[in-house]
Amino acid sequence: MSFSNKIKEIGAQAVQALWQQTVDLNDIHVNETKPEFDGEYTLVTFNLAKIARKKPAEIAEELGKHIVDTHSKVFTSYNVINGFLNLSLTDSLLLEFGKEKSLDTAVCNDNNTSGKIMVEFSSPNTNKPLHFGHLRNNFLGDSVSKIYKAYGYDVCKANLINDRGIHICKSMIAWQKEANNETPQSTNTKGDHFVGKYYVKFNDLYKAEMKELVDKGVSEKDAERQAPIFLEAQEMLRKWEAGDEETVSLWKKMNGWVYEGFESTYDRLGISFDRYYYESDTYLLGKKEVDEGLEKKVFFKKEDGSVWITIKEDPLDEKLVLRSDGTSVYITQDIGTAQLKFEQEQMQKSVYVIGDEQIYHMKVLKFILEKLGKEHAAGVHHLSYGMVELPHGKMKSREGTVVDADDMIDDMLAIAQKNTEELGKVDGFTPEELTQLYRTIGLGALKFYLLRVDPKKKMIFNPEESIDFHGFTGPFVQYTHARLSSILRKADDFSAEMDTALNIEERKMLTELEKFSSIIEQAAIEYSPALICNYVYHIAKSMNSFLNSQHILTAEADSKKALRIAIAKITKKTIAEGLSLLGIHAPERM
RNA sequence: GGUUCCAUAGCUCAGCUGGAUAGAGCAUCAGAUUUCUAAUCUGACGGUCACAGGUUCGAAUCCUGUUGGGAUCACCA
Repeated sequence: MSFSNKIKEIGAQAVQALWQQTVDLNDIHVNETKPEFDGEYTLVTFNLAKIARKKPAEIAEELGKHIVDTHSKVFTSYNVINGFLNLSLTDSLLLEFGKEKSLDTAVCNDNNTSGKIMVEFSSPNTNKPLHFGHLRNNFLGDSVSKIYKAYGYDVCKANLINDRGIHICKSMIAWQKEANNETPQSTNTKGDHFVGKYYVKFNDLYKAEMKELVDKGVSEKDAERQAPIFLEAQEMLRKWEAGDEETVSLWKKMNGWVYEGFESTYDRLGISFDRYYYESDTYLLGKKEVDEGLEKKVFFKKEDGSVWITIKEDPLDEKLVLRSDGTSVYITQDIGTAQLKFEQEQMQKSVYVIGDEQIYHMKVLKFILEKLGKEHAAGVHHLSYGMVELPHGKMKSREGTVVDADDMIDDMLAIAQKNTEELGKVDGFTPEELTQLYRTIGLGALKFYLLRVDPKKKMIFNPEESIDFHGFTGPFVQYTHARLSSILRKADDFSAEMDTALNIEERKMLTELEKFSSIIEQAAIEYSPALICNYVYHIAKSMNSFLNSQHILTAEADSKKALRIAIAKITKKTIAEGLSLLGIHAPERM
C-alpha cells in the first residue's frame, strides 16, 4: 500500500479512537507537504472540525500526538501550522522502501487489479498515409495499453482498419483514371503515400467538376451530389458491396499497398497490435445486428427502406443505421465490430481512442448498444483527444496540407543525430548502435512531446520550430537515465549496510520515488499518459538536482554510499519503467 | 440555434477528488565545470488563473451567467 493511503487509514483510525466517529477514507485529505515546511505528508483537518467539534488547530494537535504515539515506526514527528498537520516519516520506513526497491526486480509490481481491457487505436483509413495527428492517436493508445497492463489488467490492443466505404472508392477511381497502371514499385513510393496521392487527385478532379457545374448555374450543394466522378464513386461502392469481382480485386490490390506502408510505419514507431479488425468483415455483422434490432423494435424502417433509431423524442433526433439502398453506414459497422470484439475477448472495458470530433458518434454508438441490450455497452469508453493543428489551421489530407508522419520521424532522427554529434557524444558507439541511439532519442522526443499534454486539449504544432530536447522533454529524462547508468556502472557491485540517518535530499528522493505505483493507478483511471510524463520528468529533475549536491561514489561513509547507490538504482528503474509506459526507451548511454 | 470541450506567465503547458505564498519548460538576464555524463545545476525576471456573481472556514478547481475559441448535430467516414 502506498504511503499516502496508509496515512489516510491511520488518520481514520485516529479519528475513530479520539472522537468515536467513523470517517470515510475519502474524507481524510492527505497532501504532499509544501517544501517550506517540515515533513513529507500533510493531513488537512478543516473538514474534520464538524466531526470532532473542535478548532482545526486543536484537532491537528491531538491527531498529531495520537498518530505519532501509536505509529512510532511510521512517523517520527509532527508539526501544526494554520491547522495543517505536517507529518515526518521515519528513516526506517524510507530505508525499508529503499532496500526493497533496489533489488533487481521491477519497481512497480504492486498494482494487481484484475480484469480485461481492449484498447482500440490507430484505426487508419486505407486511403491516405498517417499524418502528425495520427501519431497522437497511436502514441496515446499504445501508452494507455501499457499503463493498464502495469495497472494489472489483461490488455488486448486492437486496430480497426477502415478498409471500405466511399472514401476508399475515391482513391480507386482516381487511380483507374490517372495512373496508367503505375504502382508503388514502379514509382518507388511507399504504398500508403502512393494511394494517398490518388485520394488527393480525386478531390482535385471532383472540385474541377463541381466548379464546372456551379458555373452552369447549379447550386453548390447539388453540384456536390451531381458531379459525375462522385456518382462514379457511389456506383463503385455499390458494386463493391455486391461483390463485383473486378472492383474487389482492385480494392484488394490497393489496400495491399497501403498495408505494406502502414506496417513499415508501425514498425518504426515500435507499435504493435494483438488483433486486427477490418470493416469489410464487420459491416455484415452490423447489418445482422440491425435486423435483430428491427425485430426488437429498437430501430424502425422508413418508407424508402432506410433504417433509423430515435435518440431523442423532443427535439427529435434520429440517426440512420442503414441506407435506403441497403448499404451500411459508419455506425452500422461499429455495431458489428463491437459485437465481434466482445464475443472474442469478453472484456470488461472497451476503450476507443478516437478524435474528439467523434464524441457525438461514440455517444450514439453506446446508446444503441445499450438499447440493443448488450452487456458490454457499459464498458465502452471513448478516449477522445483534441486535434493537432498547424499554426495556420487544421491539417487536411484532402488538400494535402499535412505534416506527414514519416517525414516527421525522419526529421526527429536527423535532429537527434545532429545534437549528438554537436555534443561530441559519438565516441565508443558502433555505427549500428548510433543508428539505434538516434532512433531512441528522436522517437523519445516525439512521443514525449505528444503525450505530455492532456489528451482532451487540442495542441498546436509549429513545424518551423523543431521539438525541443531540453527541459520538459523526452531526451532530458533519457539523459538522466544514461547519467545514472554511467554512475552505477562505476559503482560496480559495491555493497554495504545502508542503515544511516537520512538527510533532507535523500528523504525527498525516496518519498517521491514511492509515489510511482499510485501515479500509475491514477494514470490508468484517467486514461492519461500525461500524468506519467509529468511524474517521470519530475523524478528526473529531482535526481539531477540531487546529483548536483550529493556525491554517490565518494560519499562520506560506506553506509551513505550504499544508500545513495540504492536511490540511484531505484530512480533509474523508475525512469526506465515510466518511460516504457510511454513507449519510450531509456538508453544506457547517450 | 441545440449539445459539448477549452480559456492559467510573452510562448508551450502542469496544477489530483476544493487546502498553506498558483508551478514547470522555452525565451530573456546573471552565475556554477581540476570532482560520479554541463543534453546538467543555481538564481533573477515574468500572473486581475477570460469576465461577473454564487456556494464556504477556504475557489484556478464546484454551481450559474457572460465573452471568446474549437468540435459536433449528414443516406461522409
